[in-house]
Amino acid sequence: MKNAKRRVKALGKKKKGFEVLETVSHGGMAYLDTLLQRRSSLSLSHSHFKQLHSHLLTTGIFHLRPTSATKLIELIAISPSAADLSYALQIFPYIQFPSTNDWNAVLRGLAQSPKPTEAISWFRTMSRAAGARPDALTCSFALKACARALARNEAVQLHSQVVRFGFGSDMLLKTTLLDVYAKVGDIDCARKVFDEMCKRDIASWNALIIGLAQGNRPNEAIAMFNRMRDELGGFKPNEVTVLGALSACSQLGAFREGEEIHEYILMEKLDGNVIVCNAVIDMYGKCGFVEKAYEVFSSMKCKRNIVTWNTMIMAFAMDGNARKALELFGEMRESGGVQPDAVSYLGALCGCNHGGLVDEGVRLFYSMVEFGLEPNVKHYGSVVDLMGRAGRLEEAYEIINSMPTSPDVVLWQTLLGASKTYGNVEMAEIASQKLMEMGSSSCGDFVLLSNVYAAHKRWDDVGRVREAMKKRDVRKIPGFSYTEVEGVIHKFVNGDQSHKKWREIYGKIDEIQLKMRGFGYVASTNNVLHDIGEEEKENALSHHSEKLAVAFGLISTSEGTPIQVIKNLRICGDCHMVIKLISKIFNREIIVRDRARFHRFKDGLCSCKDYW
DNA sequence: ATAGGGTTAG
Repeated sequence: MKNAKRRVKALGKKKKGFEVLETVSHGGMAYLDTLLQRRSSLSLSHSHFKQLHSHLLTTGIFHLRPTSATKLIELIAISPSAADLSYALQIFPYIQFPSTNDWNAVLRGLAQSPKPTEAISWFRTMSRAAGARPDALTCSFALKACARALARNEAVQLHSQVVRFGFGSDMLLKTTLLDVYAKVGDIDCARKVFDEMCKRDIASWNALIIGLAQGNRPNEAIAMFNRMRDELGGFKPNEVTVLGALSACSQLGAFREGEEIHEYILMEKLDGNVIVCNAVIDMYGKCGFVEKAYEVFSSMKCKRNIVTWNTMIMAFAMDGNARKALELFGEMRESGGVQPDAVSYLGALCGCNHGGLVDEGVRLFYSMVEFGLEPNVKHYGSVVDLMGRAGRLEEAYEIINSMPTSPDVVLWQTLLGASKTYGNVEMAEIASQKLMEMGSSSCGDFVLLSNVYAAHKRWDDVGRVREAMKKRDVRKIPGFSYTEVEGVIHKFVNGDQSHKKWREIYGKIDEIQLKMRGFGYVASTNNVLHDIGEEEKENALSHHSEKLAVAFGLISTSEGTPIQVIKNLRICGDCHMVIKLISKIFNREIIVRDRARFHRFKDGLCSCKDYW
């Protein structure tokens, strides 16, 4: 008997589900208990459950011991397979008087499954069922399901139910609620829950900071982090807190804040955690300090993982340093003992893209398949961009057509952009046709096509595009830029007049334009829709958010200080040219991180060599 | 021994 138990344990450890089952079938209840107690370390397949179930039925254990049914359900509920879950739902009716635990076990399983909405329906079924009494755990699981299903309305409903059930003062549930609100994108509600909490713990702080960082409110995330760190008698930020704060810094390009957090990490010895180190590397990379990122990467105390390598590769790629990106890509396997994955390939491809290594990139793309990895839409995006920039439009088009999955909007936009660059009307028409079929309402798509026609003086077609635009509710993604001055992040949107010093900023732009004319500058207005006058076009361009940010940097920092700008979209041709000139005329180093990469402007030149 | 938080991506 003892031996048999030991055997079950040993097999369980080795994850030999089937052998365990055999032993149990020939044993009895004692073995069964051992098995169920060790359930989390087992890996049992769907058929194992079925066998176990029939065993329970034939031996009568199922009816004699209702706990066995419960345990079976629990066992199934923690396993990730959807088939097992549906099986759990099948046997659930056999439980005569399901306890709260039984309901919860299934709810938990569903909440963790790929279909969290089913957990929400399950919760509704439970609420209606006679004799079922939801407890705090029930609510917790259901809330988690809402978070995963991004179901805001359900979360609000659940919130009121939580209060009605009398769990309104449960600390953990409040934190869960906070987290759910943050995850479904309702940061204001999350803050409200946070502010209403009379007692807070480190988690509640973390949930809010992470929620803010991931909810596009990085400024507030950093403010909360500082408040938490400095609050008297407060909680010390831990690994998870610094991750939220670092992610916010990466988004904002807030290197001073980021550096402070790095110092805090070293002081509190949080750098033994790989994930924290990865986030630090990412932060320095995204703030434009690749060397610092590499320094951290090289001197890590803990073991690097695949994400560490990928983050570093991507940091070099973003900086346009294809050589270093590819070098690391090779090194990770040789000396790092880590096999490159799909993200590593993407990083290396991205490096080739920004470094202009067309053939190398294409080769890499095909070698990926040989390596046994399936390219996803982002790899296709990268390689189409790569070919498009090199003018290999037909090839890019063929690649899109060869995709096993259906191409998305971004791919056609990339092809359209390349067609515009090379003035290829045919390809531009194909790409726009696809975009229209997909219901594009992005202003840029129409502008590009219209510009291709305009370049060929096909004015009828230009008019046709404009008509189509009117019919559709065309939206422009608002462009914005950040820049940091004396530790304060300033945000600008296109044509912004909300900044305290906007008059000075606009005055500086006028001055810049005047000076630039002396250098023979003419605004490159061909990125603007051709339905406004030339002067208006120039104005529309001259107040792009990155220009405002640079102008603000010029008036608020001393000569010689580098200006750093983070932009959410790709930099436009005119801004690129203007900033090059500014770097020469005002003798300033200007670093712009756009959606795709870093541009370092110095002495009238850019590190991207005008290839982006 | 069942409840909350985490890193890379066109």
